[in-house]
Amino acid sequence: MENFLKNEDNLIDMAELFRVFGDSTRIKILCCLFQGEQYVQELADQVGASQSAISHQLRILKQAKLVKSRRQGKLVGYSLADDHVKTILGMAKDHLEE
Amino acid sequence: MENFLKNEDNLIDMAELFRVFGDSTRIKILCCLFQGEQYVQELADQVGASQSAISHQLRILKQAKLVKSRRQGKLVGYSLADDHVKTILGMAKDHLEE
DNA sequence: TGAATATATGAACAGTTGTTCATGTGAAGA
DNA sequence: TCTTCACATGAACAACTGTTCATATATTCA
Repeated sequence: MENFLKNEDNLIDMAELFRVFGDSTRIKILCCLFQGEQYVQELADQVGASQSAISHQLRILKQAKLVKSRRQGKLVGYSLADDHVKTILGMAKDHLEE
Repeated sequence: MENFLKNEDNLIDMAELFRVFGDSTRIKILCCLFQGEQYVQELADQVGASQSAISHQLRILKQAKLVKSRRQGKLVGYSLADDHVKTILGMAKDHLEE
């Protein structure tokens, strides 16, 4: 780990990853996806943001490889890319609760 | 956990916490502190930023309860507030390495 | 093909963030 | 007390971010 962090590029990637988590709309989206795959409009309804806003944010989450998408006819379903997301949020929760 | 995230305030606090991690200067500072307590000027030298910049960032890290400080005469030593920091960075590393 | 629906995307704008520069504060020594 | 050193802080500014609005793309169905 100490070694990993000696590389400047790794530090920048890491900061970039955290920046993705650093927005409550995106956190809400991720939380919704804990339930499993969801369509864009479902996410918009649950999160309480416009379709456009959600779509923009999903793009960012996807670029960060935190979610993946799958077209289903007219709809596009999004789901968590792996289970690191849950672990990372869990750690943050622990910190906040102390 | 799902319950924790149903509270809007918790989501916002969480996003705020991640935003603190979302800057490479601050990540560098945290990494330096893995070695143990460091003075401000030491951090500035290692990170390669001005004393003022470091001082501003330390304030943000302190507000987020990620670091604590201790005056030692003219100097002020900073150290990690707890070991969640290491765990959180570790999770991020795992995600990036996949 | 044409209309309707679901999602994506670009431009623009307000709000936020990180740095620098100048200056303030607090402690140690002459 | 006066100076010096270490650090903190406020103002200002450029760069970045998230939303909205308008519009484009893609798919289905008549």
